[in-house]
Amino acid sequence: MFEPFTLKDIAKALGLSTSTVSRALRDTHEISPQTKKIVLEYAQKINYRPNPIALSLKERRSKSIGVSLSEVANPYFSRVINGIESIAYDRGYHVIITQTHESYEREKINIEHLASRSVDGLLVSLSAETSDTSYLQNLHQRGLPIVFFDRVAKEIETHKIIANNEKGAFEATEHLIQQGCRRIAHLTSSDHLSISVERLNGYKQALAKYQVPFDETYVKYCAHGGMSQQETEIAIKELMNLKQKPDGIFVASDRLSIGCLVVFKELKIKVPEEMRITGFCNSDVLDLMSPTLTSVCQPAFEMGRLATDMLLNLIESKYPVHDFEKKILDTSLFVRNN
Amino acid sequence: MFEPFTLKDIAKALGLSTSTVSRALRDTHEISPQTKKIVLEYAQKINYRPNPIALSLKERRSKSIGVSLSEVANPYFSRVINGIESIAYDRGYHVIITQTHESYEREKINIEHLASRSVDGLLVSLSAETSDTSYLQNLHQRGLPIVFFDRVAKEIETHKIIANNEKGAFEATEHLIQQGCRRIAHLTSSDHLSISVERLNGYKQALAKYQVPFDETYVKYCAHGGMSQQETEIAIKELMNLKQKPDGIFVASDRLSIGCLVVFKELKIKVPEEMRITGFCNSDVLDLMSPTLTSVCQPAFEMGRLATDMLLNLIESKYPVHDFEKKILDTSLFVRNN
DNA sequence: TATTATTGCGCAATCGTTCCCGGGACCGTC
DNA sequence: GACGGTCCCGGGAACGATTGCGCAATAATA
Repeated sequence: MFEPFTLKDIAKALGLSTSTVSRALRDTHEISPQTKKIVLEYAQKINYRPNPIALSLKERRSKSIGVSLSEVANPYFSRVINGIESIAYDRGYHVIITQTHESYEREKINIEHLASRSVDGLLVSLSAETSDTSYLQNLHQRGLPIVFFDRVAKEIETHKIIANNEKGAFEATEHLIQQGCRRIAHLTSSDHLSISVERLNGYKQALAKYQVPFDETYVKYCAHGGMSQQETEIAIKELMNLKQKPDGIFVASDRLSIGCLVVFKELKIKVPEEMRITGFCNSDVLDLMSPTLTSVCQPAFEMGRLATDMLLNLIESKYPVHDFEKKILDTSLFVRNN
Repeated sequence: MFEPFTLKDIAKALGLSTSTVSRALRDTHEISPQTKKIVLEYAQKINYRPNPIALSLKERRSKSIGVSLSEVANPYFSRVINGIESIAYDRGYHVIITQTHESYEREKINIEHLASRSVDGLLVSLSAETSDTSYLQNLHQRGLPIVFFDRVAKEIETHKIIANNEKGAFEATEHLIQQGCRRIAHLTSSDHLSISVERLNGYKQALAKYQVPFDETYVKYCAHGGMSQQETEIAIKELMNLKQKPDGIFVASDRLSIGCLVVFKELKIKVPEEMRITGFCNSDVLDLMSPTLTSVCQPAFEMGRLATDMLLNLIESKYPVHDFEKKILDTSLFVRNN
């Protein structure tokens, strides 16, 4: 059906050998200018493109990188993707995106699929469900370059790039305190996610600074990162059934914030009058939401760019790299009218 | 660095030929059960995976499909992607997603890149800028299976799958009329986009039905589909500078609706008191927006599934297909409190 | 004129896999 | 004992591209 032209086609048409054609196209010095001209013009005419699959086989690399993240619909991740693409395309790499939808099973399948598809490297942000990363360690030990972003695996030694979640969480919590909240709950994702740990730390630190006692029952985890609204609903209702209801919530993610607002709307609890909320966000629609939320903004695009740059450097490095770095990008608190 | 095992490795280790190993793994009848057992066990042990690149070269197909759409951050498209993946993975295909960001140039580069990467087929929703589809026609004529979804090219004969934009637009406009609006503007994307034409038609039909005169100056096009907020702002301000200001706007897309709301917020024009808006939407955050918008919902996930199914059937068809269909999926009007 | 560089190009191997073909080993039959 | 037929298995070409090597023909030099 769809049969692109090959070197052989050109060679046959011009009465040359494939090697000559190949060399002519690559502009080697050992081909005469006339021959080059003839070949180039003909190749131009039929719009010849070298078969990248044959090239991959020969060069043993595919010039493509795999990305695993929870879901592209998340504005944070779609910005990261834009950052990734901006670098990858410039350096001649393809980007293959896979979504885990916060499922460990999907993540494993996707990533092993990517590896067997001979991607040259991997950009990974772990799913909320993932606690066992042995399959990733396996790939990594066998030499597949991997760079983690956002949600990293502490047990795997490679480049990592994260936002300053601690500082962000600290500021968000501090903001609630400064607004007068004293019973501040924390709604977050799965407890084994690196970002959850970091944000919890920031939250605790802010409480400590203002001598607000830390209360374990005020921290609610959503193992699926709010993928099911039910999960969020249960967590919020548990919080609201406490004797000492919280008067503020620091929510650790975009998706959870939205779910949260939906629940409060159902419960007819007014935000921010009866309940103050701050979150981590990246939505451009957030300004339009009612109520608007004060939130921590992450440099998503920049994270994508940096992670990709690091990965491609790993891939293209001539010698095995053992010196890995962990970059922490600053967040900024976006104070809105509550 | 990362060197997976090959048939040759197995063959050498077991003292067999590669052909025997290959056949044993594919369970051919002409290999003895013992040999098969030995080979299979060894392959299992070293976790052998056939090199998909070598396979692609041999089979001359990559078991992957390319997708071109404006941007994954758009909730409509991210739902479509989920639909696409749900089918593709089941049938053993990879999905490579590219974003045009509504740019013709990017679209052309991406798609030609995909084609040269030997994708087996293409799922395309045109960018807002695209008016010349000759490069697509080229690929299509050379036998590359293509299925259009959402924004289709009328000049290319292949499967197409769209939402019932006319009906949707009709209902959205009718809703405005029923709410009492009489000077209804229409804010839409690029004028050569199929969806724009279809939605404009629906808009006109609704006006006609209720004997509201159609006024050309009430229709504003945004060539970049609202990718730049400036574009939206200019359009809205032009509308608001008319002697007869509109009292309602039917907005043709998600992104434009959001941009629209931002502008009205700036202009301190109250929605829906001073200006009623209905839109096309797919955001799950839309329920939380203030004001909430009555909007037309498209079956995005289903469109992705259907389009992919059709594409894979094209790809796997033994004979050239000349009988193409155009599927139109129903939309539904989601009436919210305005 | 004879020998050596230089130029310009083709042959063939390679990447990992599949598959056509061919060829031994073994059995049964005449 | 010779021959035909299975049964198993290996050799080698092919997919499309790159590249080291070799080899003509020409040019330069002794």
